[in-house]
Amino acid sequence: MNLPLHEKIRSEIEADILTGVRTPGSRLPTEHDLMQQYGCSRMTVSKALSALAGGGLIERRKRAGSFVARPKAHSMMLDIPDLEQEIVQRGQRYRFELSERTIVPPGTPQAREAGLAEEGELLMIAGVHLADDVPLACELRLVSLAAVPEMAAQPFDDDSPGAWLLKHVPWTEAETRIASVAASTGVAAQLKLSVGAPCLFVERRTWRGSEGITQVRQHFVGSAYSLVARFGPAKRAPGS
Amino acid sequence: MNLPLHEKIRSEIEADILTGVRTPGSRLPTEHDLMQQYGCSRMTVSKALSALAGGGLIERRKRAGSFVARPKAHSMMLDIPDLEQEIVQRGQRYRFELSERTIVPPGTPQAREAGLAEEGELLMIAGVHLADDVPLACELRLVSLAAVPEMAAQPFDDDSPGAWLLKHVPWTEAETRIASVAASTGVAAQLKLSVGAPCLFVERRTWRGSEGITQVRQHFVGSAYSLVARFGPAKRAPGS
DNA sequence: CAGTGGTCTAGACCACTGA
DNA sequence: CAGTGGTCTAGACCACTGA
Repeated sequence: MNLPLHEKIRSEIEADILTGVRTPGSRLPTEHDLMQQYGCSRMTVSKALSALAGGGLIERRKRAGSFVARPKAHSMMLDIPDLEQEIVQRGQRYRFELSERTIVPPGTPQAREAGLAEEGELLMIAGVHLADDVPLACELRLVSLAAVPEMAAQPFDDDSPGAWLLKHVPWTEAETRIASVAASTGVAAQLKLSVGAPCLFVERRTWRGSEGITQVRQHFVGSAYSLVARFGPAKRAPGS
Repeated sequence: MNLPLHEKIRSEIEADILTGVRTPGSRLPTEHDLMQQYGCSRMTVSKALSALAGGGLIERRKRAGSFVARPKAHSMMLDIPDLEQEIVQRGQRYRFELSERTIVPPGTPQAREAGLAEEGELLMIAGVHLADDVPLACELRLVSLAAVPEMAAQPFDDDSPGAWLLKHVPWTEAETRIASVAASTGVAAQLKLSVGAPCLFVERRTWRGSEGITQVRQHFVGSAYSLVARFGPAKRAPGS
């Protein structure tokens, strides 16, 4: 139990909230009260309360004080793991099979729809992710060559384009849409499913600043893949 | 531009990272350097750098300094909106139709699987969420009456159990699994789909502290519903 | 072993806002 | 208008760890 003091204060108040000792809407002691209670300076108390406020557990209002927050339609953390890493962790062998690779000229409706640079060529890549040589997902990806010129020279005979991008191109914003769709003829053929089989459809677009980097559409075999999202209180300090 | 100084420092460094002026792996000035550069105290610099580290944009290492982080398989924020709210925002009318409501005795395999209290009755609720009287999703929910005794007295003739729980029971942890499945006979009947039609399947369990509150399994009409997750840099200060 | 970040102090002035 | 949180200062001691 060698926690910093601000961490100790934070976790004690957190525990009070989680166990119901402090109920939603109730007022916390003021920073001044907590200073005296813990015999520390106001900065230390403030750091603890700011962390709780950042985690959504409390709300701070000037003149009024700090209050236990009422639970909301929380956002949850969705892990978007690297597919290769996930397959290897399952104890399976990963392979990416490239099936198509084309340069798309600038200004096509396709590029505009993807939200990528309108003034530059795009690289279009299609392929299948295999686990022990069984198709798990297929993807169709567009990459802005204006943003990532090095991409044009990559072979992708074994490494997936997604993994390469993750390693080499810093991105700062991303949006993912998740849906359930029936396998089209093309998807069914790639994934060796029957047409109409349920697939988890994931569409992701990433940006660096305001510049679009890539858009990818993935179809996962519905019976073999799921995503997990979690919400929990602020990370516990190690050993707590 | 009336930002606090620590916020100004943070956003300037953030901008340098996003625009590529500072590249992944490169070293930032030390806290001491930044103190002099901005003419402020170390606490102020530290606050800015801590915020960047919390957002995953930089990594701080003792003795070595602070470095621009290399992009990782970031987690994304998944909005789990209240279904009623979402339907109303689409301009449609929301209704929850209760189809079943049973008390499940303690100790059944069902309860154990749901991870709910083994020593207490569970309330089982089934129903359909309708948008303009068209089924959008069906759900099967188990609620621990040990954790939420008031639940037994609720009618749920109009309000959904999920919305009621959200309003009345603070929860602190949740886990959601998302998959794509084919509609079973029962699901197809409730959603007025053909058997085998793709459905977005969402299973969520919530806890208060270590006490299980509820488990819910929802099937969404695949063609009518999708989820969106986002990742972005730390929230911008208002007006920045 | 020296430089770096982690934490903390004991103050200060201020903006905001609800009693 | 007084109490609250937001911010900031100018120091301090310490733990860690890579040059």
